[in-house]
Amino acid sequence: MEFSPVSQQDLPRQIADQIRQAITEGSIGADERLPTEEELAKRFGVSRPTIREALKRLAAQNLIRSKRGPSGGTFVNRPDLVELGEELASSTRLLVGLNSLSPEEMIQCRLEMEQLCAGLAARNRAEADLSALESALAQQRRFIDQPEQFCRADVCFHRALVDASGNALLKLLMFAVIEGLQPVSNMIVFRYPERDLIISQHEALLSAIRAGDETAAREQIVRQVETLAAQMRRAQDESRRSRA
Amino acid sequence: MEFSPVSQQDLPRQIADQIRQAITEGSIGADERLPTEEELAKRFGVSRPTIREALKRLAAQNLIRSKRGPSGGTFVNRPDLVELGEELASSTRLLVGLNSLSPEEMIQCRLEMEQLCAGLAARNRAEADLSALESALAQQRRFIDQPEQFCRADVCFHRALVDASGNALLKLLMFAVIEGLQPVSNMIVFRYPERDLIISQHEALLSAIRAGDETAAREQIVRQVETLAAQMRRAQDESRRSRA
DNA sequence: CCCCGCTATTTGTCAAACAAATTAACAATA
DNA sequence: TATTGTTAATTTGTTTGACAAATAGCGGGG
Repeated sequence: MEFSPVSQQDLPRQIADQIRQAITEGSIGADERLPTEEELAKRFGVSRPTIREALKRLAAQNLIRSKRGPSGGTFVNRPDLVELGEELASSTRLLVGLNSLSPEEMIQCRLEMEQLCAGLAARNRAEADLSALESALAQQRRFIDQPEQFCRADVCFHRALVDASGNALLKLLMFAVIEGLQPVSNMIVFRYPERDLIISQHEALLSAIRAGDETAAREQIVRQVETLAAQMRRAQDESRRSRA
Repeated sequence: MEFSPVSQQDLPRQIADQIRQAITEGSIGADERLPTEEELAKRFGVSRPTIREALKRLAAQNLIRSKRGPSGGTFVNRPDLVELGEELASSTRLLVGLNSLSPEEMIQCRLEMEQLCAGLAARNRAEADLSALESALAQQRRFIDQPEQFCRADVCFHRALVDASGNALLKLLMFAVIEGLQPVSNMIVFRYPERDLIISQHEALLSAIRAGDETAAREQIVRQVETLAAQMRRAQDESRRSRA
């Protein structure tokens, strides 16, 4: 493992970029240990706090983790799709919070992508997928009067749908669409009592998927997302009215 | 801006999480200045290097930037969709590099999502979108004998298609699918000389979008992605054969 | 008005020291 | 022999203090 001397500008960033490059290239594999902080400081010709700042950059990107003790050190993280997905969901919420992304765009994207997932799920689903969907639906029925738990089960249902698509990259990207939209859908579930409608829509979707009926599955998604969009518009109108 | 005292475990991470939360909630707006490192150290009851380590975490996520001098300090970054997208593409390539994601899954995802984008582009495109597509296509024609530039123009064409969909979240997510697949598609462009086929496929797609013909646009995507998939299988077979 | 030098401010980096967590090795005991 | 307890060594985690680098603003001179 060879690192080149670094120039005088933003040392931690440059060091982090070099280490990141080595990881991305596979020069250091997942779960492998990097040299000690002291050794890295020697190799890069900088101080140990500078190395630590660089390592914090990498830690923030979940590329490494650290541990104390004689068998401790800094280790390369095995990339975790769920972690990356949660980061993506968080970034999406940030974009919404800072008005770089509108709720309408998110809904449109959800309408399109969830149809896609439903179609793939109807085509590809296994028995375990159906069980997961049923289980999430049962939780929704159970918690119909407890909004917080209902929301959680709702996300589980949609997550199970995405998992049933059988495509790992879609699983990742749908974090933006499902978990990223969670604050909005939570707000709606707390505000409006039509949870039985949500449940019956999910039941119809589950039936279509069980039957392998791609067209019906897609149609059910259109219905659900249109319901969600209508509720969201209603909430926005009410907010505007209470502010005028 | 209130921060609570932090417990004794992984201080920089906890501090970074609190600041990130304040940013996501909008308590600190884009381009606003955070307190000085010295002031933050006082408020959190920790040392300045610990604050610096926390800030490096936030910098790694492009949430903040720093500047020296009397009007310097730490500023909240305006979230940039392209930066987030490039990060997503990079994470996707890492997943592929470490075999957590297969090229086949990426191709499947591309087939589905690019059809979606083509459909939306046919419906939503503006004159500027058509110009961008034409321009990218002209670059591809120009560089048909220069693989590197051809690849760059190819990505520009696909990027223009995604932009023509008019949905910001899709723009973000498609970084995983277009730019994330770039090493693979570059390899194919370098290896196989059927660049004129790619160009004619892009021409047919552009015509369909100009005509607002959603069905034809989707069909063109199916053709293109199937060509890409076939070339990829060919490359894998050749690799396997040269290893046996 | 423009240019230059100086000062103050803030981040960037380094050095040194000590604390905290952890593992491995060794000793004692049953 | 197996188990438990203790100690030393190792690595990361945090603090203190000092100085360097970059920068903006202000004042003075041409």
